[in-house]
Amino acid sequence: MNPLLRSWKTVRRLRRSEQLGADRTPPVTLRMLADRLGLHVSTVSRVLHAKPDESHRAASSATVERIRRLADELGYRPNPHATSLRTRRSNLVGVLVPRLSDIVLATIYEGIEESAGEHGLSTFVTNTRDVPGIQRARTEMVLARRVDGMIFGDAYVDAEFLGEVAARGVPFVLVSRRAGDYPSVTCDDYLGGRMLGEHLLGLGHRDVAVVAGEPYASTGIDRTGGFVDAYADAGVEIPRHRIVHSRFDARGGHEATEALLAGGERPSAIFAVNDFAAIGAFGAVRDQGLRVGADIAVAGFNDTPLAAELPVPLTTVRSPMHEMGRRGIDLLARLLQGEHVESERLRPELMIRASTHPTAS
Amino acid sequence: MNPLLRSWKTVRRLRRSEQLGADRTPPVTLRMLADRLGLHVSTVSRVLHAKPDESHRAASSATVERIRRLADELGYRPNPHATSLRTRRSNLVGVLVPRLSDIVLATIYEGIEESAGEHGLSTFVTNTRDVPGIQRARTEMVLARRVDGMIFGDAYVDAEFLGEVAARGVPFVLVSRRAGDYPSVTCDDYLGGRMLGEHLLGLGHRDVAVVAGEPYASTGIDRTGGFVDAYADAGVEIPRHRIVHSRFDARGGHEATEALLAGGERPSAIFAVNDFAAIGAFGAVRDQGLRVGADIAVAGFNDTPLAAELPVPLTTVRSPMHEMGRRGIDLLARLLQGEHVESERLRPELMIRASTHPTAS
DNA sequence: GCAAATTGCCCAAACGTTTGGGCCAAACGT
DNA sequence: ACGTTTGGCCCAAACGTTTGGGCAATTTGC
Repeated sequence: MNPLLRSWKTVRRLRRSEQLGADRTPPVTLRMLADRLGLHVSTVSRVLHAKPDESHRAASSATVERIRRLADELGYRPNPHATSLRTRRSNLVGVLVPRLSDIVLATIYEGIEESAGEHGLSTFVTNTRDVPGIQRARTEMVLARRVDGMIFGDAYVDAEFLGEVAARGVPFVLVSRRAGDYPSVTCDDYLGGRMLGEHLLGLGHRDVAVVAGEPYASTGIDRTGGFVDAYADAGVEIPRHRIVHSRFDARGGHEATEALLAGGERPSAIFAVNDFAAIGAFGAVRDQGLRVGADIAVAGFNDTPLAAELPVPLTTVRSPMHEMGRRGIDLLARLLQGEHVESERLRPELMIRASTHPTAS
Repeated sequence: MNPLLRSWKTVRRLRRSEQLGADRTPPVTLRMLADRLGLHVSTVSRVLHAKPDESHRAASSATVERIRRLADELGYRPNPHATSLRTRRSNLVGVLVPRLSDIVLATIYEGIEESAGEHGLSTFVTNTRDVPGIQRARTEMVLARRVDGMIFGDAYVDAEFLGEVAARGVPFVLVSRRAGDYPSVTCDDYLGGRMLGEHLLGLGHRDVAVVAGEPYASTGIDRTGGFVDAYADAGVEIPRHRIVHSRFDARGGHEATEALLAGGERPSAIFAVNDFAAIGAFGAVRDQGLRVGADIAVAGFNDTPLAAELPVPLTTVRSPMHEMGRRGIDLLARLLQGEHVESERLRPELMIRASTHPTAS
């Protein structure tokens, strides 16, 4: 570039930044580095960008050194908007969850964020409250932000909406819930349900009920399925009216349990497909004047940190929530590299406590 | 522009997008619209951008109509990276919280996200686990993403780090916790503590203890302060050893309560500065073979959804978490407009339940 | 009927990167 | 001594917007 022109441009830029007001330090750009070093901006870019194969071809090692030193002396941070604009890659991923105030999803998100950081990705996370209209709207919103890919923690098992997203060529993975044949990272919910079923069978419970969660979520479906199958294998058929759907929160578990306890003869054990619903079940049991553990067994799923602290500690199935989040990003990262990925199903662990087993811890 | 040149460019662009692979539909740009309509890109930009004052000067109403129609027929979405690059405004805000798996912060974040959407802002949220080093690192990270402003939900009361951030000219507001004179949206924690103190005094409790939370968080400090002052006003001095710091989770509340119960004569009531710590206190009380409510009163703070569902419903102070998040963004938005803003202190509400008052619901 | 104002649009530069392709000089091969 | 490689750097276009200025044609004012 014509050196005269260059210095004129520099003058203009300085004047401009003065007008902006004093306190907000203007971010340092490649051009500033290049100007101060008497180099071309492309040289600086190459040196600061590609480590092994490019940088030594781009400049002499002395120059490389000069550039590096100035860059971190001035605290150079590439402008991600410029980079994204140029490369058509934003290193952003959108994450949809039903609600972050559900500790399960929040913990999964912690795993997502942790792993995303390691992959150089940033995440937009938003709540959809499991409402399809909101899922659509929020998906549009994050796609408008030009994310590279998405993670859905709120998949409907019918996968209708996901089909549309896939048709648009957006890379995504599912966490927590599975749907269709899309790549997902889930807990082995079916196995977890089975384990709990076998546990209750072993304790002699024959008349049991299930607070089954929302009918559109694979988590509730699979946990219930495993539980029911465990009983079927033992020759016990759980009647239809012993299985009631519910919201996934405490209130929902409370209501569902109320319904279950309303009938004439009550079950001797209740399996709620997540811990919050189980806590709601505690409330309903209490309202009936019954005692959890002594009069009726209650079990949950997920082993959230509260489970062990409850006045009657809760028997539950530990699901690797944090790990699910981490693997979710790992899968997505590989997807973004163009690799083909397989779904993963993580192993649950049965935690036996006093809510089903009076002599347990 | 020379029409010949323009069409040649179009050809190049088409060829290029073919190479990308079939499925990923190339996003529609201003130029595509302009080319198809035989207009200049700047005209299209103006029409699609400024509503009342500009658009009618920018084009005839017929043209405006044509542009609008094609834009949403093709589903035009402005590329935010290009826009941010040009305008130096990203409409992004960074949110730091200790941990989203804490339902209090998660709920605050729901408010933040909701209100952010209404303001046309998007949020990056990240967990810092209250570790200063991580706070710094994550702050750098979101600033590198060129956010317009920040919301801290993890402020240390000493405000040292916040001072550095402020010195760099970054606009921010605090939620949940206050610090220094920086604009914040908090619950009136002091008042909440007072209300609880007066409640327990009214029930005749003279020998009380406090599970006070982390010493660096204004929430715990102010709640404890209000509580202690209520007792002081009644002529009761709470001895130093009755006040123990703790983590904010169930485990932390458990450990702190164990310590409190270890001594010779035990208090007749325990105030834990948040619900999770209170649940942990439940666990510790249970481990001592005591019954919450009957043998010892326990109160919490925040009124999380579980409080009412516990086997012994928890007396607590309702704090407007969702609203705090909303107001936080509102404040930040005004700050970004250059307005001057004042901190807000939201009103708490006492929820009396059986954990302190055996005959309550 | 002429100057002035308005309407309706176009031009071009800029935001900060990345990247394919140059170009000049020095080192190398024979 | 003379072509060829390589080292070290620069050039310029492009990504998709926004925005201060134009400029021609039409309308308005008098």
